Amino acid sequence: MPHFGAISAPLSTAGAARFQIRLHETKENLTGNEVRKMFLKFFEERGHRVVRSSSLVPTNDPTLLFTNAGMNQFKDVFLGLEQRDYKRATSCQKCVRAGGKHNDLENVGFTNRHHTFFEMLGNFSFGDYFKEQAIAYAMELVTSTNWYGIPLEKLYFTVFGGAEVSGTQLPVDSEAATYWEKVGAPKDRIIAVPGLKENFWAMGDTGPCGPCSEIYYDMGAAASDQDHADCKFGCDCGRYVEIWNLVFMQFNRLPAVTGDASGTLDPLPKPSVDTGAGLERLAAILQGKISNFDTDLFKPLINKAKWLCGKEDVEGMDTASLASLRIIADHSRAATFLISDGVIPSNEGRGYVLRKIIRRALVHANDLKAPRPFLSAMAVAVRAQMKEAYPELEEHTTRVARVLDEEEDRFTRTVDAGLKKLDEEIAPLIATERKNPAESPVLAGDKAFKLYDTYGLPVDFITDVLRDQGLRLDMAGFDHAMEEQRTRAKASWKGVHKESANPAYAKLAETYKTEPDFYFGTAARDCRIEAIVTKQGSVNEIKKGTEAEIVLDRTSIYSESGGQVADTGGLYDKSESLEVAEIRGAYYPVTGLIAHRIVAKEDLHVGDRVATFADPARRERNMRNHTATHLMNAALRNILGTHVKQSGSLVAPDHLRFDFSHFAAVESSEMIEIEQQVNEEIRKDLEIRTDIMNIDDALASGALAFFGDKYPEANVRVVTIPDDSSPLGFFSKELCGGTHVVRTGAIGVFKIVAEQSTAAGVRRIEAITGDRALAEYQRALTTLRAAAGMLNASEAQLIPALERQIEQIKALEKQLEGLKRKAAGSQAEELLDSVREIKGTRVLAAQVTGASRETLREMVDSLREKLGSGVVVLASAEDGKVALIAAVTKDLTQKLHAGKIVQELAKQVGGSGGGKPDLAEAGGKDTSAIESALRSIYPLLDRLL
RNA sequence: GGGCGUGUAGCUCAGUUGGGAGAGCGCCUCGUUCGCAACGAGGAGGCCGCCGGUUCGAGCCCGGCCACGUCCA
Repeated sequence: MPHFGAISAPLSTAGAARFQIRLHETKENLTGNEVRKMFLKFFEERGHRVVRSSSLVPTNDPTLLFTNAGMNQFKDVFLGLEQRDYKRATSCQKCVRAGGKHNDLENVGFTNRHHTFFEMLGNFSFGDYFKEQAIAYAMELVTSTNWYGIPLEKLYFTVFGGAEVSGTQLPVDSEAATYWEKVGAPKDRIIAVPGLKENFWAMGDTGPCGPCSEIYYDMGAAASDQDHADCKFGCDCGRYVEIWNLVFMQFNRLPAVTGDASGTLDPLPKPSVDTGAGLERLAAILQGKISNFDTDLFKPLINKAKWLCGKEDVEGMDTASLASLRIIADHSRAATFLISDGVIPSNEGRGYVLRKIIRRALVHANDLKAPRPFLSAMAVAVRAQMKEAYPELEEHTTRVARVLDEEEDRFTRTVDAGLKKLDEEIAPLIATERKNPAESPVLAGDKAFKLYDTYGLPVDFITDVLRDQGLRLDMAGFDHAMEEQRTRAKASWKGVHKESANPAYAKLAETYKTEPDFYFGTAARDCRIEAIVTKQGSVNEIKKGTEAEIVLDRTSIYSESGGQVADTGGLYDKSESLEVAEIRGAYYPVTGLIAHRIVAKEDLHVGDRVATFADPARRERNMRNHTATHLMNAALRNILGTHVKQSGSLVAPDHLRFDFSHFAAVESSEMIEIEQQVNEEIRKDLEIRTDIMNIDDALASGALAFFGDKYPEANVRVVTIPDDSSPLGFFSKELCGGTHVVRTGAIGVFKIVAEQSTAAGVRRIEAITGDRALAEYQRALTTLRAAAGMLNASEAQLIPALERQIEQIKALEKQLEGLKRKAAGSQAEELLDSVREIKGTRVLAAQVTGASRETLREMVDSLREKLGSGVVVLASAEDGKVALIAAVTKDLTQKLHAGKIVQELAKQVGGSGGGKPDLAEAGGKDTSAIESALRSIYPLLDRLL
């Protein structure tokens, strides 16, 4: 990790002074909020729909960690998979780039323009206007004195300079160049950049792609990180800054056909436009600042951090502290927004990235001696700054503070434990340094890595402590250990392979689609067998007794989806009197196509007319549990908060399981409240409504979506449980393809049976309903009655009666222990009579009856004490085994070892043993040899003494 | 998904080739005090995470599982 040294160039004292220089005079000094508003207003006036920023957690895209561009939410529109009622849109999108492919985390704070959280302004054309119009808009907004009014002489324009794409040689985008010239760009300021890296954009290996065109701004020599006095455009020293990227989606790249090395490039019938301009950069330019951190978007945050840390003097601030302030400002924004969008710190995925951001901010807060709690105080400043544009921030105020404080506490605990370990690690190093002060000892890289890897101690803390102690860290060794960790993780990842659907289905899906009839009942008549698939692939017929999968044109068998398990049932002939196959389940091998897992009871052929019957009792149970799941989801959000988001679900006939994001265990009082609320809705016997609508309208109406699921673009199914007494007019509304009861009353009763954690920040609740819940109550009550009966108590008195019993048992146990001790004591007294002397040492060897190891130990203890000086050996038979114990008084342990003695004796009873010099135990199997073994102690000691 | 680490009294933790479950803080009772803090004396409180194996004997060794922490992906 590059440390503060890396920032010396851009943040030198001379550099700090330069921040005050105004780069140019604009018409007015626009605030960041005004820059954002003006952008949206410009495009709104030109027929664009102003679309709200989507969540930082991408909805339908599991490949993407966080939303990182304005076009993310329009991806399906560009792909033609989704229709909207507008063709022009504009947005200001919140974005995070940290972790994953675009990772700016390490750079933040040390440069002028890297952020983990930033806002991207953009305008979009979905098959409407194209290059000419997009370029004209961009030029007008940027240069017109009615708008941003940036002087033309500060700007450069790049266009795609040609390259080979999938085997096709694409020429220079002279079209774009012409349009720039037409709107006033000087010819010598239009630069063609060849290659795919800078000015060609693609959504993926296939799909839409096309050339880009970018606007650059010349910040002047003062902005050069390398103190260039007179470098030309194209220099990457920081002087020339990209402010707006226009993407022209012009082609559709098709998948490579087998045998052909590359896919082909087809022109899109309706070319589209996607643009992106970083708000922070625009604000910096319009406010005449070189660094984004000097704009009014960051200044209030930096000042707040400074104020919190009691560091008012800007002048005397060193470069490291400046960088820390910038990092804190940036990370506070990222953390506040991520938590508001439902991300919770954890040890994997998105949550882990958030944790890293928070902890990195805390490391720098620590450098500045920040007070605690720190980040929740910063979140207040973030909210004040951003709530106008993102009103949702205010909804989550208390939760954001709570999550941040909790994570801060957790981090403190981790660091404290880590520092303790570090002290243990460096103690010997300090000792050697004392002996030989000339050389400074080195902490081995692998040891430091272990502190970081296992105990989570940040490297900065390690280096700080070492520096204070005059020690060095073996950084190369540390990096090496880190590299090994990476390769291990990567190697294990390769083992995962995605099971792809039987290729037969992909082909079928082009021709057929299964009509889902399961919403209307459990029977579907006059269905046609469209395909039969076995392990060998698609076949025309199967014999009786064969296991196979079949595809029908319609079916009443619910197919596993959205957590609800599949129906089981039977496949009947046309007359519905003969069961021709058992249906064991059904699933979607590809979208829209249902495969039934069957075992044939008769011969089956493609084209046969059949009927499907689902098991009605099983279906009924599934429906109850599914509707109950919706009720519980709503109740969880009502009681725990709207941060509760479904992260998994199982709807089975015998129970339901629901995973959701929540930062703590659900308390029993909350659990009771949840049960009560759900059961109340059940008793209201509400009629459930299902509507088909497009996804936008559904989400706009407040329907919840499960992000792990993929929803169709247009006709989504919305399941509503209405409730007039609820402020929203409904109790629950969710996007859902499952089957539900007609009225909530059918659920009967809802009971939670388990609550646990599945991962950090994720809780799991299991519950039962209807007949299953009744059975559970009956079983529990039967047990309770039986228990009460055994104690001769009423059910209400069961607990106090049990408490009394336990108390009594304890008292008796204690009494018994006392008696045993007494008995052992008196037995010991008698044994004292059998003491013999061997060469002046007193020896006591005896067999004790009915003594456990515990009592043997106690006896041997008291005997040793009474003897004053000598050897005690006791033996006893217990459960057919021999227990031996030997004790030697302290004054004799130099000459005699109890362990050795007991070992000798144990051999004779078919066992072994050992122990400490003063006390040893052994065991054996031959109880008949106890006597002789005990007698052998005397000659043995005679030898040893 | 993979690696490393940790689960012992209410809390923080110690427990050394496998052989008597401990400390500090907290809690209760008594004493001292007008009372509190402090102090003194006594006491309660443990399936040593769970399951299996090795062993005469496992908190300790081996295997599996669970929970938590942490890093990598």
